[in-house]
Amino acid sequence: MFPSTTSGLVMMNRGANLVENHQEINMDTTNSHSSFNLQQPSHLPLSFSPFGIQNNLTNETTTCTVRGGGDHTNISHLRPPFSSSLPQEHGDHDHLGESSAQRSHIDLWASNDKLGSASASVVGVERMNHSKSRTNPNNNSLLSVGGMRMKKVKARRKVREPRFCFKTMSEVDVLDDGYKWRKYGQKVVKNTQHPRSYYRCTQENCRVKKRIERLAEDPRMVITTYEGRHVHSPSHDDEESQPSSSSKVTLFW
DNA sequence: CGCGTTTGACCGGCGC
DNA sequence: GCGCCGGTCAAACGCG
Repeated sequence: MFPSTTSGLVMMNRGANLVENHQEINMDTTNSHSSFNLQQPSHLPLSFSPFGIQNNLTNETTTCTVRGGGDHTNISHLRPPFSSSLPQEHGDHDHLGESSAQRSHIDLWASNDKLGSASASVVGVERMNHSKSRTNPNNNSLLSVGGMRMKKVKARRKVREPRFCFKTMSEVDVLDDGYKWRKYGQKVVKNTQHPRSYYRCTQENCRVKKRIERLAEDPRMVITTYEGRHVHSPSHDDEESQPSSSSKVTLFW
């Protein structure tokens, strides 16, 4: 399902912005030893699971230290390794106008909003109208009657799992985040020319989902939206997913 | 044969 | 109430 991971690289712009629910955090990476802070709002019980930035507490500041130097900066303590699958052939990047192997860009934001709305908005997350998401526990397990097709109507979740979104400049849609995903749907959303793909974690009892779509304004940008939390480790072996000094996410600033 | 993808249909939320 | 739209389902299909 995943395209073969050829590099294990995540590449970011110099000075990439972390965006978390209307909050924009500038990442000053001018020094070889840089750091950025994530001020987590109290209403966001999120965990940056794809990157292993675990902070489910409120009003805490999670500091991620970026160490390394030069153009290749390693974030060695993030796990699991978050690796894109960028083609390594230089020619593949030519049409981008700039080599994505040299420059890429990730924005992060998060939300526990009701519905996903990974719209074309580059910065921030739309606050969905939560007041309308009334939870009705009795409205479950209905069967469609008289339809052309008898299908189980599962209790649709009225309350969404915490969501975690980020934007990546990549030629490949599906980023290798260490988990195994199964595609269960694809939809062309309005005002976009690129379809949105829906993936579910293949692990049993794990209900994590993710959506992948390309930014309308900039098709080079891939918006990945995670929903829910994994109840298991990445499918990779631990020693693979546990970054060591030699296996890690590499960032280009 | 098992697993993953594709794709059209269905369902529910939401705005008007 | 109606229609639009996003999200999900599941049969069909493809591939190893």
